[in-house]
Amino acid sequence: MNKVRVRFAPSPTGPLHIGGVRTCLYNYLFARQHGGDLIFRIEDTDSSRFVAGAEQYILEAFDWLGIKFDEGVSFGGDKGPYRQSERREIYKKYVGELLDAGKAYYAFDTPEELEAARKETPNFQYDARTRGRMRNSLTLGLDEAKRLIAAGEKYVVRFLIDPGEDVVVNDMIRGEVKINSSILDDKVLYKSADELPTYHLANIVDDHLMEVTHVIRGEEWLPSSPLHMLLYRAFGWEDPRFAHLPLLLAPEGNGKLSKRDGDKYGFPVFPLEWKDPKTGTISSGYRESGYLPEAVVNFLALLGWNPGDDNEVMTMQQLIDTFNIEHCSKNGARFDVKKMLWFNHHYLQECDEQILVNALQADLKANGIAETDARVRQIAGLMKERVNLPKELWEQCAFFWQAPEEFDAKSLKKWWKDEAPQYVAALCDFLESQDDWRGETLEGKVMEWIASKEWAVGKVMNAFRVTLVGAARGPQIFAITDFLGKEESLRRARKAVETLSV
RNA sequence: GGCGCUUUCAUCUAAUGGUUAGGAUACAUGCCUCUCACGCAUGGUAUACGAGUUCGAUUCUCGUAGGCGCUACCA
Repeated sequence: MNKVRVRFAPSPTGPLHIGGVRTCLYNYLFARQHGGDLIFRIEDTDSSRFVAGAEQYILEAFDWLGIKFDEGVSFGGDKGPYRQSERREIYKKYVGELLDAGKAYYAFDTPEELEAARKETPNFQYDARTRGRMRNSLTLGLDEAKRLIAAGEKYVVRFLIDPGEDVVVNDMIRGEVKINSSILDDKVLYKSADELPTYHLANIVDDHLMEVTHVIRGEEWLPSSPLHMLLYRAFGWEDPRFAHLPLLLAPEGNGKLSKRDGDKYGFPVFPLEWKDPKTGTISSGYRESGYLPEAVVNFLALLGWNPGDDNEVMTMQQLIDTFNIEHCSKNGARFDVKKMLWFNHHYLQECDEQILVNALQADLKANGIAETDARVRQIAGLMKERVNLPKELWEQCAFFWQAPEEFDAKSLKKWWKDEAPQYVAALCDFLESQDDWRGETLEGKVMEWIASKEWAVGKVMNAFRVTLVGAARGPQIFAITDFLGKEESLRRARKAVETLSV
C-alpha cells in the first residue's frame, strides 16, 4: 500500500475562493487521517492570468486557518519544482513522448480560424469529425508541420482522442461515472506561445511525477476527468483515485457561490481581505471581518460532509479523526451565513479574550477614547455572549463610555411609565448615601431598599437601566454601575430624570 | 443545444426495503430573569413528480421536472 499523497493546486489568479478553501481542507483531513502528505502546487500555466501576490495570499490564508502542507512551494520536497511555470522542460519531454507515439499532433489554427469554424458549424468541436479539415500535422503532414515550426509559426499540441469509447471514472463519492470519448474534443495540451502546457497535461504529468495517489477536487472537474484518464492511459501510467466534491452554492437564487454573493449578502467569500492590485478594489476576508479560523474550518468541514452522528462542534483533530471522504454528500451545498455566524459566536465564547479586547480597543480609539486593557477586558467578558463578531462589540457596549443622549422609544414606552421618574429619583437619593459602591454589595442593599418600599423590582431596575444605558438592554445592572462608578451613574440617572420628565 | 452530476424541513444534513423520517441553524413559544443576550425546554415545516419491482419504497429501477456543472490556446 503506497503512502497517501494528495495535493491542493490553485491557480494564482487572485484571492482564494472559500470553495477552494474547503477543497483544500478536505484534502488536508484526508491526508492527515491516512498519515499521508499534502502537497502545495502552483498551477500557473496561464501566463496571461497571473496575478502578483496571489501565491503569497494563499499561503497566508492556509497558515491562518491552520491547514498545514507537507511539501510544495515554500515547503520544500524532493519532487519539485512545485510551480508549474518552472517545469517547462519536464512538460516538453512528455509532450514529445505523446507526439512521437502518434497520440498527439501539432495544430496551427489561429484563434480567428477557430472562431470562424465555431461560427460556421453549430456546436463545433475540434475532434475526429473535424480535425481533417483544420490546419494540423495530420492534414499538412509531419514534414510540413516541422517546417512551419522551424519557420517560427505558433502552434499548439492537441491530444488525439479516439471517438466512441466509454470511459469509466471510478469516483470515491459518486461511484462509476461513464462518459463517452466522443463528447471530448482534441484538447490543447501545449501552446508554443508561452512554452507552457495547459492544465490538463500539466496536472497529469505532475500528479504522476509527484506520486499523487488521490485527486480530491471540485465537481467542475468531473466532465474532464475522462480526458485525464485517457491521458494516464496514453502515457501508460496508473491513474490515481478520484473524488469530486459538490460545489458551494450561493445563499439564495442560482449558481455557485461567487464574489458578488458576498457583496450582496454582506459576508466574505475569501479567507483574507484582498486588494486587487490593478483596480484597488478591496474584497473583505473572514479574518479581517472578525471570524475565528476554528469557526471557519468547522463550518466549512460540515458543508458537504458530516460525521454521521449529531456532533457539529469539532476541533481540527476531531475532524481529522472522523472525516470520511466516502461520506461526502453528492449535491451542492448552499452557503448558510447564519450558521457561519452561529459557529463564530460559539468559538468566540471560548477564544482568547485578548482578541475581543483588541477589537474593542480599536473602536474605542476610533472614537477618541483611551481606556486600559484591564477595563476593556472586563467589558469584553460581559458582552461577548451578545455578539457574533467582535466588531459588534462596540455598538453593543458604547454606553459604558458614552452617556445616552437619546433614549430608545420602545424601551421608554415599556419602562418609563408615570412612576418611573420618582423611582429613579428616590433610588438616586438612596444610592447617594452608599459608600460601598462595589456591585455585589450594592445589589443586596438596593434589593433590600426596594423591598422595603414594596415596589416592583422590575419597574425600578428597568427605569434605572434606561437612564444609564438609553435602552432596555445590556448586562446585569450592577455590573454597569460598578464600571461607571458612583459619580457617573448618578449623573446619568439624574440627568435622564430631568430630560425625560419634560 | 450536447454531455454529466444531483434532488429529504427555509438552510446544512442523518437514517432505513418496514421508524412517530432524527439532529443542527433559522423561526415561534415558554422557562430563567432587573432588560438584552446566553442557557434550558417545547413547537411547526421535508423524502420533487409519475410509473415499475416488492407483502411493503423515502430507500432499488426507469421516466419527467427542477437545480448545478462542463462544453476555451482558463483553471
